[in-house]
Amino acid sequence: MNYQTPRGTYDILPDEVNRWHDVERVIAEMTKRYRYQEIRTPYFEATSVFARENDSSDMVNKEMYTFTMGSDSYTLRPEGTAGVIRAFDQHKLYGSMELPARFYYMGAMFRHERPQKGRQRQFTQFGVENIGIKSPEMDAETIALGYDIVKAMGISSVKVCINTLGDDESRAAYRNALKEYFAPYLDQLCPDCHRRYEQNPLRILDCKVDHDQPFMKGAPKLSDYLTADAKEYFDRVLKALDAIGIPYEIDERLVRGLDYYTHTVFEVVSTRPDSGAQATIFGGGRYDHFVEYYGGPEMSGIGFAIGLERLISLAADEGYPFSQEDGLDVYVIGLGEVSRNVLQVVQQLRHEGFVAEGNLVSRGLKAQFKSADRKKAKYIVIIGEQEAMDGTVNFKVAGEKEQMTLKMEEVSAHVKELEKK
RNA sequence: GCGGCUAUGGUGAAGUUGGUCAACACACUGGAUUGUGGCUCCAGCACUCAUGGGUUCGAGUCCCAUUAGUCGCCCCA
Repeated sequence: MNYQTPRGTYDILPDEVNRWHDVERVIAEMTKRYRYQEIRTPYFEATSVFARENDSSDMVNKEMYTFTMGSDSYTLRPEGTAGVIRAFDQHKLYGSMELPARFYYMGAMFRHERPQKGRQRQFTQFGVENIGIKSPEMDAETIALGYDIVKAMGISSVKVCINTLGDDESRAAYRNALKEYFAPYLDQLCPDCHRRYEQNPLRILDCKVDHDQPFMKGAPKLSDYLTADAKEYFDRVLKALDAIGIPYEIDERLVRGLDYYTHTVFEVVSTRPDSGAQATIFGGGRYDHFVEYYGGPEMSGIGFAIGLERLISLAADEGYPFSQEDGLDVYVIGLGEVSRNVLQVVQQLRHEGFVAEGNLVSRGLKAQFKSADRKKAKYIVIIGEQEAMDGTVNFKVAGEKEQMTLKMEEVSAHVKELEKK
């Protein structure tokens, strides 16, 4: 009674685990088509892997599970990209792999947030990183993979939001323009925005608190500060999306939570009214300097992450036909002191590849038939004390009245015969 | 980190202005059918109402705290 899962964590019980298997199957198929390879990195890393200098995001600053062992500080991973890039650099994969290197990962992430619909403290992400080649078409291709997975899960009420943060030059120019613009209004901004003003003024724009302030409307737009190159890059991304039939909306407010993004950023959100406040299914973007950060060469990459709990929940809302538990081939009923015979018959069947289960305790006949029905057994074997002495069993097809007597050792051969038809 | 709502058996849930039984349904177990099921009928199944305090002659029903769930803010997947 007093033992329970920690806040924001949950158990996946046997009758829901099939949903996870279904999603994992879809992901395995899609990543195969797109030629991504799985990579598995540790669930915790040195804290410095995640706590990057000058990072203003809440995720890094106040939501990490950090602990100390001896003099070392570790952190449960709050996201997947950092670990993958760290591994890419540590093993110098940029030298041994053909580029672009295409990785995918799947597993638990940990963020200390207040739980609510679609948000847990331990949650599962599937994500990809595509490293080493920078091309607008590749940005589109990456979005397409996530989009395909969402569609394959039967989720149709979605919209793709996309924006560009431009290159370094664009960002620097815009950053200065923003600081200049907001300087006179500084005392009217919320406390969070004061921090943002210093660390990452772009984020002031999507602040919900200050969203309605009159001076927000007049703020400079990033699109006005993009260099010609950055603008052209973004145009090509959009044209590529058009070419492969992915609808999108340009959202100039979209800046994303991680500070490492450059150029393209995107988010796919559910448009269902019941999806709650956490409607983002997946999000990601391009990063130009992340590979260098961990000691690798100058190399650009792009990736995204999908929240699988949200994906499954939305798929269920849209009526995705998750697979059901498989039935039994044979259920073996035992009456009296015949458990040993029951076990022998069950093992014989299992070794022939059938799904079999038997009653190994003293129970009433009716209850055992009920079990057989509930487990959706196709065939039923009944062993009473007389049969046990004779080395025989009664065999019947579930739902039919007739039954026949078989020798114990003939059961699996008989089932095999019936299954052929 | 902040705010709203909620907390009764294995499950879904009734519980009036605080005053003798904590309904009902499903599930489960047993029986009618002393060895043949999925229907029906009968019986059993919460010394207790998340936990800990308090108010009262008396609390599942009122108050406080804690814990958890849920929704929203923030943030994000």
